[in-house]
Amino acid sequence: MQKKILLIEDNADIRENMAEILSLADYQVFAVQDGKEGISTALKEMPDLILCDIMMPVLDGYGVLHMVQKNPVLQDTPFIFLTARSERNEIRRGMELGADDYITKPFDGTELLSAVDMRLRKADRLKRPATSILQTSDESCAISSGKDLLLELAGCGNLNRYKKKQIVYWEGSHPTRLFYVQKGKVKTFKRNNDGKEFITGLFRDGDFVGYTPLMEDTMYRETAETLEDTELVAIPRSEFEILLADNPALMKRFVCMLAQNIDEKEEQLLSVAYNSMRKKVADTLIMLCNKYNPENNPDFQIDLSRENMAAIVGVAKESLIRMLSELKDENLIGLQGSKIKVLDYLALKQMFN
Amino acid sequence: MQKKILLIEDNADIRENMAEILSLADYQVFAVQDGKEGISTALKEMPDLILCDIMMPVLDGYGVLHMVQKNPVLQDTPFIFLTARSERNEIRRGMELGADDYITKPFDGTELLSAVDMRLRKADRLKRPATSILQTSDESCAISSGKDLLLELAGCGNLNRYKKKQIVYWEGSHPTRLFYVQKGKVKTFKRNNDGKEFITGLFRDGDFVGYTPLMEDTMYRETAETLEDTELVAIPRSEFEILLADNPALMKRFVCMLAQNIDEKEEQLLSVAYNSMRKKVADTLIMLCNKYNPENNPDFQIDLSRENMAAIVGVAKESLIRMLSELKDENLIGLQGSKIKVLDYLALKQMFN
DNA sequence: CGACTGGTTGATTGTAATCAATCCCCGTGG
DNA sequence: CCACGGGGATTGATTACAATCAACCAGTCG
Repeated sequence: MQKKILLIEDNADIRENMAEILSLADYQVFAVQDGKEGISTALKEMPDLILCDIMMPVLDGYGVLHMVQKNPVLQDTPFIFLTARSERNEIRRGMELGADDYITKPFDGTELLSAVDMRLRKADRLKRPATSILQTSDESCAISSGKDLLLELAGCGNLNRYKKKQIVYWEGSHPTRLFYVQKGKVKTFKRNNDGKEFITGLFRDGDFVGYTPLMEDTMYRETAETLEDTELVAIPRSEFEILLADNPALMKRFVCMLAQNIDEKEEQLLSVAYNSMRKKVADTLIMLCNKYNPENNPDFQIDLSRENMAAIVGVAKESLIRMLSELKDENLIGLQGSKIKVLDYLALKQMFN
Repeated sequence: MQKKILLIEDNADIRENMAEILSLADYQVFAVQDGKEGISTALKEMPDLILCDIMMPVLDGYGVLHMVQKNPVLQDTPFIFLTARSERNEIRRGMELGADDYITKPFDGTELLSAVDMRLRKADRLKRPATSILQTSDESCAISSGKDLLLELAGCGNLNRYKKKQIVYWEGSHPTRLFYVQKGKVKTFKRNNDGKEFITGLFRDGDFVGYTPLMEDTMYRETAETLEDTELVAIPRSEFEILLADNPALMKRFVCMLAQNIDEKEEQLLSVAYNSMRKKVADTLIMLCNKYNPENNPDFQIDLSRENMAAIVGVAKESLIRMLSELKDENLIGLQGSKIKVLDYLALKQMFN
């Protein structure tokens, strides 16, 4: 929605110039030339933000700010004042009266816009809580309604049994089916030049595997292998395509899966690139918990070989092991044989570099 | 009730002096000496206000502010930063990042106390339950048209001009438009815990920016900023959605873009995780050539700051620079000023770890 | 029993991050 | 015109961290 900005400034040149910049940035601007008019316009229009000069005839900026603060319906409106570049004291006085930011004149368009934008964002955030609740409930609705469709889709293929460590498909081959995990675990991975393996995806019962190349109509870009004895439903490509074409809701589901996948990968990129091993390991533990123990069962243990876990984190197996024992010493996790139990979820989650 | 104040300042004298003043004014002060400690104390104590120096080792003030803003439980805590008297730029940068006020050093006790007091009062006021939550979310300006190709889609928004280094959208905000680059360059990036930037996408004329969150109906997961003066076409969300729904071919195009995106990100993950810096830099040079010089013009030069290029590779700026000069010594690339010319494309492409 | 797989620990090494200083180019204002 | 300041780019010195190599241990399967 277009935001309303009230601009109070006595100098006509400056006023028009600013109004123009703000209009170009797609704000709805109400420009007035003195404090009194400012207050009345504010009450009438309920702007989302007020820009106000300090030095003005009739009612100066401090006066305007004071009145705004006193009025319950205006007092949470972000208030930015305008001042001559050098006047440090003016600035301090304004801030101490409760302004949210200031712009110095002669001003720079970018400065103006970023200051305005930031204060609007801050104000928005404070208004938000109710909205976010709506959104989450909304989202979960969409998921549950889509779920039936997915199950239906899963019903129309034939079941295949795979033993532990069996290859489901190879990188470079062309997809002829979509897979649905009925039971078990599957990983997808790529190898780099010198053969080191990096796990790009982990799948459990209820997940679809191998849809990306189907949607984009290319070959597999990674290899898929079972992590334990697994049952997969194989849905013929043709069938999948027919369903997808006839069924916008199903399409929507898969599009969301793709998009979410991108988000996850980006997050992971950031982490792999810059975070300490300690944090990466902690993040991975959290990810594994969320994936395999969403219902938060306190007895849950992560069951994944060190090798595979290292290939998820993107570090050497030995380094991972060392980090795990460090975390054990700090009582953040427990190690039972090769299984891992998360003891302090929060500490892991808030770990930093 | 006594208010809690978190003070983050590396200089011991200043820190103790400020802590004393604040204690005398009956605040409960938690004084720490660096950004990391600051964040952990903040999470533990949930202060009512944060005072934070900008120039600090390890994690600077901007980094702290960034983390605070990202954390939902801390983001509404008033944040005042401390800076040397003269540094106007520092102040502006801090305010634009969302600080609430600043104190200049050497500071004056009254100034400190009134700034603190004002921000606490403002915050208190905002904590009261919001009165009018019911924001009208209807921005449906249904303009249906028979256009069905990407370029025509691009034709139906309005043109905006952006200067170099301007933000197009912020991580965490909600998308209202799809952007199409008419002219110029845009990057999208995320920051990790300690504020290091990682570039997740580079866009040039002819590219669409910001479609992922639109397709999955969620907020932006990264920030977009222009790399040079840029013209963007902004297509209203409603319009995009209508077109997408009516037009399977358009949908298919965007789905392919998503899927390709995943492939690229996976490839990058593998590379960031295991390849030597040498290879990562070579790969990035190749990528930049393919992106900005697809027609293989021999005079082409890569024009990108070292800072940004390092944020693509995912390494420190200095390391990148060293590697570039190594490559120059081997005559694989040429450096003219800050521009880079690829001299031996094949050798770079076939580089090994 | 012996071969094998997966887990663990220690010692060493190489690479890249960090910190600090300097340089260079450019625009600006006296 | 020149001094100045700011933003990049660069170089050097030092440090921290994780990869690697090597050895050893503990099950377990045939």
